[in-house]
Amino acid sequence: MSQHILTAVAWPYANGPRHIGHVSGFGVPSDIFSRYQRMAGNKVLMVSGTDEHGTPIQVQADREGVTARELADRYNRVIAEDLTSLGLSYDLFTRTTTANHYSISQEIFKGLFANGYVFPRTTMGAVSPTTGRTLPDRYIEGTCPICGYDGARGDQCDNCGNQLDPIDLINPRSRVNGETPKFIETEHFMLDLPAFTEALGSWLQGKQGDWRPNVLKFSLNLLGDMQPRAISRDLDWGVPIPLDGWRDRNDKRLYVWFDAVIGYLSASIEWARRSGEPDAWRQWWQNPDARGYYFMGKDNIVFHSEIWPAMLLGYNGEGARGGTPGSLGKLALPSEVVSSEFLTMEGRKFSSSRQVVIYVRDFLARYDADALRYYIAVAGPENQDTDFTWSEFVNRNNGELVAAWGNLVNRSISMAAKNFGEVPEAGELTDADRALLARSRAAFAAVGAELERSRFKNAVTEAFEVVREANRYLAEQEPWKLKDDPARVKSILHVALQIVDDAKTLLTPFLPGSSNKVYAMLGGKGVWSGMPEIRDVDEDGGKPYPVITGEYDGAATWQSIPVRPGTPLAPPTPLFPKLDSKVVDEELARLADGR
RNA sequence: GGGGCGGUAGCUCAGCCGGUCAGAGCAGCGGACUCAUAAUCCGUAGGUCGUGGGUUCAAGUCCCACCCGCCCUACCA
Repeated sequence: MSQHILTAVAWPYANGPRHIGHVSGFGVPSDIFSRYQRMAGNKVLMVSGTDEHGTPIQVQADREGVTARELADRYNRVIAEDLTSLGLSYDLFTRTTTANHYSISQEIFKGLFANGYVFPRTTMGAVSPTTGRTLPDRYIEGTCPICGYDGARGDQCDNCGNQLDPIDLINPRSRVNGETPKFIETEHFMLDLPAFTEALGSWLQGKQGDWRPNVLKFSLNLLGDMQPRAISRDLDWGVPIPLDGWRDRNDKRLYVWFDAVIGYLSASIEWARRSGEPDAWRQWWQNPDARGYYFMGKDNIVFHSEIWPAMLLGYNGEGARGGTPGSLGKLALPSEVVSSEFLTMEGRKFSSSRQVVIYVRDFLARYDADALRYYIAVAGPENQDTDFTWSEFVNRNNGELVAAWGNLVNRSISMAAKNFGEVPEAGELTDADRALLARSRAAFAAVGAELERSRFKNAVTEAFEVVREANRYLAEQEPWKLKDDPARVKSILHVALQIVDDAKTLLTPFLPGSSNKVYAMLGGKGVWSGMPEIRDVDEDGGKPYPVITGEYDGAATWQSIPVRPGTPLAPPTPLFPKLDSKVVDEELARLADGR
């Protein structure tokens, strides 16, 4: 039975290139999941984009003497290239600065407003006296009123650890330009989160036993103290507020987090329009059988398990104040929130500013995308923070990808090509033959079950067991010693090639690039598992921008496909390059240099 | 300060509701083999499961306290 699966992937903030910690949290896991779901016959819509509004981008743009839009343009393209080169199979990776996104964000705001879940409130806030823009707490520093430390941030003192209110700082100053912030009364719109406490509570209770327990526990706990949350800022970079008297104001915009989470919906709608069926998105958002899986790092849980669901409930008219659905109709809440822990780097936190960082593009300039994907799948931060080390990377690559899987492909195809030049016919099968074939077929259900639960580590380990079994099988059968029994050699190699073919299918979600190679080596025609590409598109004659998209309806399906005897085989070339152990030292030196 | 998560063999990590859970993969040691990118296969692991208490017939597995690390704490996104 084919199901509609929405894979909603966290939106990277467009203030720099992505590092491998970012893609280990939201990128690779969401792609493994989506590729599997497509192979299993489901209709996947995988969407994301760059998140481009907000103060940090404005500040960085000012610093560089460019406009916020120019900075966002630059990093939107850089990030799209990072994600494409990793083979992440987005149906649409767009951005938050499109006219479509503006209009959908405004529609959600209006729906919430009409149902009474958004209200204005005058608050005290810091702004820059020269620009009039909101100055977020952490852009303010001064002397801590508690311990007297001079470098305290507006939200917290790094010295004594106390939480602060910026208005209490002694000699407050802006970290952007050193000026003294002005504390003014300013009117903002608030999202009435307390009105959703009950609705969110019963929704979350229904996820018991389904979600990862840490996400659920964390989310339920937050319900105890829901407060209204501001959804607008004093800023000119963002989505205008769609109400009379506000629409044309140049100093008020929707707060970036509010428009960013709406991206999942607006990107789905943009995808549908580009696909020529403008209403197609409704299959993923309004069909009761559809499921929505959201992928993110642990720092983003609250937005996906609390705030975005609250926004959807409010738009649907399902909070404490009731109401009616907005013009788009009722929208579905997340089915599952899949969050990752953090990847650290040689024992330290990733930090671009402190040069503790490995950028995706630098990594992929020197190593295979599948090597990184494999590392993240097998040793990534799925259940707890995990540490990336170069020596572990080299070990995994050489010991598992090259020595176990690459070698199995190589030895099997090599023997068959050398002796027969084609996939040989199997004769009568022995118990050992049948046992291995059965083991491999059974793996589809086992690995699939793990993937459906987003247990990627278990899944890839299970798939690799088949590879190890096959190497064991060849060692036991010793076809190279059976020169006087060609019929038996044919059977053994037939079985071995069948397992190679099965394993390439099982590994496709994790290692799509190399599985495509194995598919071709075994005589497969056309595309096995599609890869993403960047296309420049425009919107109503507007400025072109890059999106990631692709055709992913390849031949790949989640089942054992019999190899065809007689298929010509050429001597194989190695699937993965073996890495010299010197790269560990080279990379560590690079880190020390800050290169 | 409050909340959440984690601290398991040299390394990176699995261990859901308590009772073959003390594990896997690397690395190490010994052996076999040669089809294959010196790859593969077999054998070999005595780690007080962060510390100290408690519950239980039985606790990495539940409870409490403490130590360490990470995340959130709603004006970073």
